Amino acid sequence: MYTLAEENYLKAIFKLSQITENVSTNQIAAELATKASSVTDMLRKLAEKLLINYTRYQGVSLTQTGEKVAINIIRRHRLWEYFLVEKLHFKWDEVHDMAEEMEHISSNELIDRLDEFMGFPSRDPHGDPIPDSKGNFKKNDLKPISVVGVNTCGIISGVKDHSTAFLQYLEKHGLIIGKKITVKEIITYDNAVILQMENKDIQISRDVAINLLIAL
Amino acid sequence: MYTLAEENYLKAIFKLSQITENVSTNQIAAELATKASSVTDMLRKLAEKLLINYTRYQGVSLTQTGEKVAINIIRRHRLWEYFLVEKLHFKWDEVHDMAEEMEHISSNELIDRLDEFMGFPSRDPHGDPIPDSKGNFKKNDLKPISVVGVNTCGIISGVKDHSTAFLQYLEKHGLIIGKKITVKEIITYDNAVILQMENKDIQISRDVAINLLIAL
DNA sequence: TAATTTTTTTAGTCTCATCTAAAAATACAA
DNA sequence: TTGTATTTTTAGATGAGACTAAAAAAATTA
Ligand SMILES: [Mn+2]
Ligand SMILES: [Mn+2]
Ligand SMILES: [Mn+2]
Ligand SMILES: [Mn+2]
Repeated sequence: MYTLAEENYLKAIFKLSQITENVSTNQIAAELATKASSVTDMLRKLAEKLLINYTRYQGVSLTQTGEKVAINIIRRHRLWEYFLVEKLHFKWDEVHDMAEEMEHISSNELIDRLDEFMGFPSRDPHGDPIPDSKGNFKKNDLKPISVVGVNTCGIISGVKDHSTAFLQYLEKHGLIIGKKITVKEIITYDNAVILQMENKDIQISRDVAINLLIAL
Repeated sequence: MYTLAEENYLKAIFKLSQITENVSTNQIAAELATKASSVTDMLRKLAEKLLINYTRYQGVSLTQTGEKVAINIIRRHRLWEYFLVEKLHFKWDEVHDMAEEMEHISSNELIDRLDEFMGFPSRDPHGDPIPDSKGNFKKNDLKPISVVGVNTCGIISGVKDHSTAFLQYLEKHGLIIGKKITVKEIITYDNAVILQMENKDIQISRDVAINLLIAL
């Protein structure tokens, strides 16, 4: 239906749309590690196909069709990640790149059966919500640890940074999804945060606190 | 590692090599539903990469590397087909096209884990042997019904034609893998074959007899 | 063996997705 | 508001993989 490149652009635009209303050429270029001129080319093609709203120099937004396609790709990505972790026992930091390939397998019947096979999971291994077959999914109501106050109690439920390095860091320190933590202290000097988890204190930097999400 | 097109060419050449020693440009073109001139272009590239032995006008054969790559793609294809049938409950005539896409997912770690997850199956849903992670697999010792004599007894174990139409025909008439059949009579006029299966007589045409394989 | 047919290769185009370099539009600051 | 910096688009090129048409080689037939 859509080419690999088109799907990747739609996914990138969707992701960036969560942060800013109108997405700029340069933002997309950065997200996809490509050049602005290449982006402009593709934007014309996507606009032609009515997948995005685009007037030159004005940035882009997804049309309803474009958004539907993007959400479907995200659904596939997250379901495959869930499969890789839950059924094939990969670690959560190992699955993203494989899912980047698998998300482009085109059959929706396949993805619906996979969903059923796994019991319709609602979140992927990184805590991100999995859209259902109609494209509905709850927006994440999770908060970065960096924005909550001292004595806040919550459950580790997601990450903002999906890099292998960050996921491995969390794993190593036992900061994994499902664990209950309490914010004990915020160091005023460097905004480091001291957490209590299972009666142990763990200090994390501000960078980590920004990227680690909890459910209150 | 290799492009989609390269992988598909290697797979096609491997398949054709089972029948003829040296594979011709036209044979490959027919197999891949493309033009001879396109094949020639690709053959030069594959020879360049030392995946095939090629001198112009002389046809091609796979190098050891080329064969290894081809067998690996076949392994992936058949394991995914097995997964689709055994885990996601697709029918045997529905899985080929999906597997054509899935076989290009590049991770070997993934495919090895999938293999383990399914208990190291030895044959795919169509009775074709699945190469192990080292590329070893038994050659099919199955015989088309068309070549065995009257009173031969055997178990339906594979198909030569993998088309949806043929698989659906077999399904409809209960001629599925694992069933025990006996050749009752071969009609001299048109080489149709009358089989006995579970105390019922079934007549199949010569075309069907050629494409339906049994283990003796 | 010579003529004809078939197969294969070459030459030249096309589309898709990328790039660099240069031009145009927009944003920001003095 | 005018000049500079930044962003975005255009122009032109490239490589992969496909195509058509024509040339060359090989195979077949007379
Ligand atoms: Mn991911
Ligand atoms: Mn994820
Ligand atoms: Mn198949
Ligand atoms: Mn098969």
